[in-house]
Amino acid sequence: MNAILNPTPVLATAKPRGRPRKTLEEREDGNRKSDLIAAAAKLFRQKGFDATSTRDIAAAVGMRSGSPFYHFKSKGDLLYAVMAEGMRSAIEKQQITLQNANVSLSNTEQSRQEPQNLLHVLVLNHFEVLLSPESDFIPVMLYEWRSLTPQQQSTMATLQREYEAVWLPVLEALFASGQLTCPVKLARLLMFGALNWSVQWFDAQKGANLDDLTDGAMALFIRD
Amino acid sequence: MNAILNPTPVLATAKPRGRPRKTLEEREDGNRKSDLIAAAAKLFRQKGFDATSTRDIAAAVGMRSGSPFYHFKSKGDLLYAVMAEGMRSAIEKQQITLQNANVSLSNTEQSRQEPQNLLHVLVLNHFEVLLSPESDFIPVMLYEWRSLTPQQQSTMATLQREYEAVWLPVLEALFASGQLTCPVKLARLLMFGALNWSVQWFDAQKGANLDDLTDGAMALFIRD
DNA sequence: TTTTACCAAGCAACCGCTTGCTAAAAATAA
DNA sequence: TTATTTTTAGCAAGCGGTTGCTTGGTAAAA
Repeated sequence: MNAILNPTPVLATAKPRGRPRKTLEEREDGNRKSDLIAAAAKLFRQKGFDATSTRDIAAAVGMRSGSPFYHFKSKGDLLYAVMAEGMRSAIEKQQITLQNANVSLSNTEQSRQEPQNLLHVLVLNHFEVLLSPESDFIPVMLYEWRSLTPQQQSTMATLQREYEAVWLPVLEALFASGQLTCPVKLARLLMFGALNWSVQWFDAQKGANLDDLTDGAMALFIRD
Repeated sequence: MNAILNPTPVLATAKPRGRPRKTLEEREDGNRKSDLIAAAAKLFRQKGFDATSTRDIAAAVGMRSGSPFYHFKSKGDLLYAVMAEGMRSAIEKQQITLQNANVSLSNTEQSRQEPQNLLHVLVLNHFEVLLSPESDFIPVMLYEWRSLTPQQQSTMATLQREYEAVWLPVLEALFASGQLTCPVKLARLLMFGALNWSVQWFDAQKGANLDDLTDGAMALFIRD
């Protein structure tokens, strides 16, 4: 055995190689996994999934190139985690918003305006989900889902249906009352298009405000 | 000079290496450049810009891996050519459609319905541009423009403004008549979002028809 | 004779991912 | 309490493959 051909490092008493590891305290309680998800989401959104290397992601959280594979078994799984987390939090936020709205609406009169107010709440919430500065999850989901495996795609589709399910009865009520004249299924597709596309042009810096956006969208879609 | 270390191929009287080249006739008049653009557009749309290799593109038109670089100096330039060609043909098609519409509209009464009919024509034409099966150019432009250089981006933005310029006076007329209640600039952003997003869900096979789509969109946006 | 439109070969850089290891923390046994 | 074992969270190195692109050449057409 030649030390040059076989440069296996010395055995039990070897000095620590490389940089010092962080202690658990410094590692802030083991949610390095969500650090990775957040960093990946940011980079995937900035540069796209294919143009982002696992080395980029590792560097963004201060790891070396191979370490992310301890937490996720592949780059694709990390993408899936980004999207699943995005949908999970979006669904959760929508449910909470809807509960609050039901409480405050049941205190007022139960007029035929209720579906309209409900849609207003849903649209505003959707803008918040899409455009709040800290969340890159949803835009990644909207634009990178080509890179998922078919199974992953179908689970994401299920989550998406869950999110959109709440909208359909509201749109049907508005269609029945004549405030919406486009067929409900098509209206849903076109409206989500209008809202989702805002991630392309909305600039959080330039002072645009989500309430005005919501009012504009409601004026475009609904007549009263 | 050793023949193994220096395997320069034989000189003047060498036999033709490799596969036979096509004659000019077979090459159908030298528009191999547009063949490359079309093949690249198709692949960029299917797999995305970063996931498409120049080898894929070469193979799609029956070339070897290095040959596309005779026609385009870089992969990025090929992407730009795809987008520029897409916008060029979209603008041309819109102008022709608009001229025909003006002729047939001037034969009927000049009522306050004219802007509405004009918008209908513009929307239908936009759906044709987006969704006609042979054109992958525009979807590529909508989803891959992150990969352009800043200069290329600003030229494309100019072309896009040219395309959208026609819409603004129409929307202003509809706003003035009360048929559109959303502020014009915001309405344009939301409407283009709704229309452009259709490339995500529209399935040409499944018999959906662009006229019905257009009627639905008009019903959603405009009241009469 | 020059130009056009390729092909064959290959280079340097980068890619996702694996392997072998280790130090610190946590769990368990004495 | 102390000693030992197991688990966790990485690091260092590198492998095989792919990438965009270049170079040197050449047959056919102009």
